Amino acid sequence: MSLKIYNTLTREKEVFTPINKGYVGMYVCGPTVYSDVHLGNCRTFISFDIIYRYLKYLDYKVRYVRNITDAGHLEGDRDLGDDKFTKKAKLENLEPMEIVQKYTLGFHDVMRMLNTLPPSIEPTATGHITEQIKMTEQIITNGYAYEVGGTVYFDVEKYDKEKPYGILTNRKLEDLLEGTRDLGGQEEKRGRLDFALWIKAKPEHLMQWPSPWGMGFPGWHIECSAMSEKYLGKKFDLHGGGMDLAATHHTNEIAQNQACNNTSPANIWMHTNMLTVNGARMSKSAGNGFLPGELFTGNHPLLDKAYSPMVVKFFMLQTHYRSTLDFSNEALQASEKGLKRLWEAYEFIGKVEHVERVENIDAELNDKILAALNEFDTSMNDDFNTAKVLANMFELVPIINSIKDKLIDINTIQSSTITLIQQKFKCYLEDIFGLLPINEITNSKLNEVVNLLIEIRKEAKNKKDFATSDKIRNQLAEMGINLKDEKGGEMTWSL
RNA sequence: GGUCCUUUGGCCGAGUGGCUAGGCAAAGCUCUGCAAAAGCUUCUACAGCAGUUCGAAUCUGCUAGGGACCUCCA
Repeated sequence: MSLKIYNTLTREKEVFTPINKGYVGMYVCGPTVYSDVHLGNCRTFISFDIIYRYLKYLDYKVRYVRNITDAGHLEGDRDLGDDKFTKKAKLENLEPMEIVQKYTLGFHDVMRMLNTLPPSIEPTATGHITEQIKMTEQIITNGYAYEVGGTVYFDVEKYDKEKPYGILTNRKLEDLLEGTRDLGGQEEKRGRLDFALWIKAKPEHLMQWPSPWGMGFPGWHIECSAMSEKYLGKKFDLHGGGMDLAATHHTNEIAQNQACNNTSPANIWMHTNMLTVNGARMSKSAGNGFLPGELFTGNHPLLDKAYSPMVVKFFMLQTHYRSTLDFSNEALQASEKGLKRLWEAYEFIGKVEHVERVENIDAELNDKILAALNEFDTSMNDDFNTAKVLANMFELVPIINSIKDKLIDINTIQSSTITLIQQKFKCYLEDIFGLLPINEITNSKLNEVVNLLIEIRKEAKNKKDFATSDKIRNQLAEMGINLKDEKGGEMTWSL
């Protein structure tokens, strides 16, 4: 059973074979830190976090590189004026690096709340100006770029004569040329598809560096080419990012690497699909972006309530990463309830006591459980189908709950099967999906107090003093603590 | 205009040509002092039309919605 990954380049699922046995090099285009990341950005990083974790689960040694774009990202190829950081800085009277610092920290906070692992290397564009200049020089030397007045352009039409430029998104150059609008202010470019590798800076520009072409700053696409080569080599296994990056950013990356090194950088290109709101893509420019903070606090006009980071993550995991996912209050609510039920079953089965028996084993039930557990890996190996893994988990939830309610005798299930449920659930929920308990009770005093109240309530119930027992339960409920009478007289509670 | 993708039950969503995914909601029942959970049962959907096939949600064509990219964006 081997891992299959959908490759945008070939438009089909391919059996994954790493370049170096046992090792995986993975590059993911990270955030541009001039504003808060929204939930759509988070979706991509969550998807690749799970891919990273699963590759590690498969015992690969993974070097996961995800960049921080903190320089040179233009408003548009036509806009040769301020870069994004300078623009925002003037607006807020801050140093560009102050902006970068603020939003980088914010990004990391969000990633931590969503319990994603940090990448192996998180390089910044500003930290790799030299590498980008070197690469630009090499591309000029190889004849695929030209300088005009301090700005260096990539010659797309020349490149396309030798290698198909639109290979990633299956576009022909003629079609691209036809579709390109007539952009003003770029008469100096030779071809209308040419893009900047290096951009001349105006004197008042706050972010600029010396180069062979004068003071300037790097074009957007060159940073990923330079940094992926530096940390993963000229050829590596996986390159990922949002689907919106495929047609421009990744297409240009491939062209740059080909022009510089005569090789396409990655074997497999992976693209995560968009998070939508009312069917339209969530994006910074459209202004329909949800900020993670708004979701975690419920402070947003479209939200009825707050949702925990884990609910958001679970919500995303119920959809395949290559499908669009529509964001709505109702869908989040469904996820919240589903996750709660799943997690409670997980917590119960993790603690249940079981001993090895050989008699009275329900073979059919055992087989059913084992089949569902085996599906986990099969689903993940099929292009990381997290939704299917969760569906299989949910098939086991009624069985687990029936054991809890003594509707199923635990002794009819083999001890080894129970152990396997425990292992697989822990492995998938915590290690691969990176989910955490929603309500972690950290205050031990609170725990003691509630347990005391539970004792009093049990006594009251035994005396049929339902007035007292109901009072305890109702008053606690008002404080947000829910008591549950379990079968057999036990009581549990949750926040 | 060009290049693609997509359309699944009340809602969200997975689907390898044959075996009713799953979640949420709803209804009924069981359990229960009550409540909440939980369990069981019910709701058998694949935009439309035509075709290929013994057999199509799945493949092909056409039609109609929706969306993305082609311009900064995960």
